[in-house]
Amino acid sequence: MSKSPLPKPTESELEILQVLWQHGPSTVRFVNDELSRKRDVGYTTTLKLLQLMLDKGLVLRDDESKTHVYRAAVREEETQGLLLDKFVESAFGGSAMKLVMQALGNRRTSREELAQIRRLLNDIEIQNDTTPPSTDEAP
Amino acid sequence: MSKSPLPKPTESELEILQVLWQHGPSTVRFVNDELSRKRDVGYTTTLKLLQLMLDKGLVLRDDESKTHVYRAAVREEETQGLLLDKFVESAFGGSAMKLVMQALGNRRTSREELAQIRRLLNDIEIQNDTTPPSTDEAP
DNA sequence: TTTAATCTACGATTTTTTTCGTATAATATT
DNA sequence: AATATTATACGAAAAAAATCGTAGATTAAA
Repeated sequence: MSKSPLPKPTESELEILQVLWQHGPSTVRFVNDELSRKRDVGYTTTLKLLQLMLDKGLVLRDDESKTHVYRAAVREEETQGLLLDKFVESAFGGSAMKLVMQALGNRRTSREELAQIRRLLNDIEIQNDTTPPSTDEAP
Repeated sequence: MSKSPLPKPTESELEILQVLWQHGPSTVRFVNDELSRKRDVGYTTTLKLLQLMLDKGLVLRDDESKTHVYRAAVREEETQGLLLDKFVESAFGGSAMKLVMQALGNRRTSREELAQIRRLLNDIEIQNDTTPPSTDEAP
């Protein structure tokens, strides 16, 4: 039994994943058009990226029809979690708390969002009470 | 009046900044020893990095004595904020909320930390009530 | 004072990531 | 059918980041 050694997507690959997550399966053309809305990218650049991502297993493709259709092979939350871990580690010295405080403190957060977080906090506390402190380690 | 066009530190540079933030002004030797605790790095590699960072203005150095002493030229919170912005943008499509939810949801958070966040939320709400929706712009 | 140890400077290489040009095939247009 | 358009494949260059070796200077030790 081997867990997927999911490769961490690079900056550009992430941009592409964003597109695929948001719009679902897409052609190279579409992805490229989307990317082009933000910055300047050549068509073949996007194509190449997608091909590399295919090798890495970050995307899948349907090449039934002539124009291939790519779709994300990794789930959004999962990937974000992975990246978040790395980020917390490298930028915040491992303290997720610091990160959250920064994220909340340094930007405008709507009343609704705040409420949402409170709800989450409640859920977590309940969890904490129900499930005693566990030191998770492999057998 | 020009704000510092602070360059975004790279992954390795960040590691070094962590050391400097945590331990204060340090020699190359010390920084390298610290880095070596986690992974394998050559002395001259660290030296070179610090020199590059000096050029970029990420660190300052005191070369009074023979062995130079480097110190961070950028503040921790400031830099983290900068990186956070980029990260939220690239990994979470701009939604800081998603990030916070992930960060809180996907890891063990102590009661104390939760309380800390609640306190922060309160502060923010008070701010929100006191200061009506503002489009922040310079006068 | 010789020898050994420790530093900095710096060019150059390696690795990783991004970007692009060109060949070629398939499809659409005239 | 001939021509233009739009695709993919793929090598390879360009750019960015990280790593290292070596020379020469300075200090410490013997």
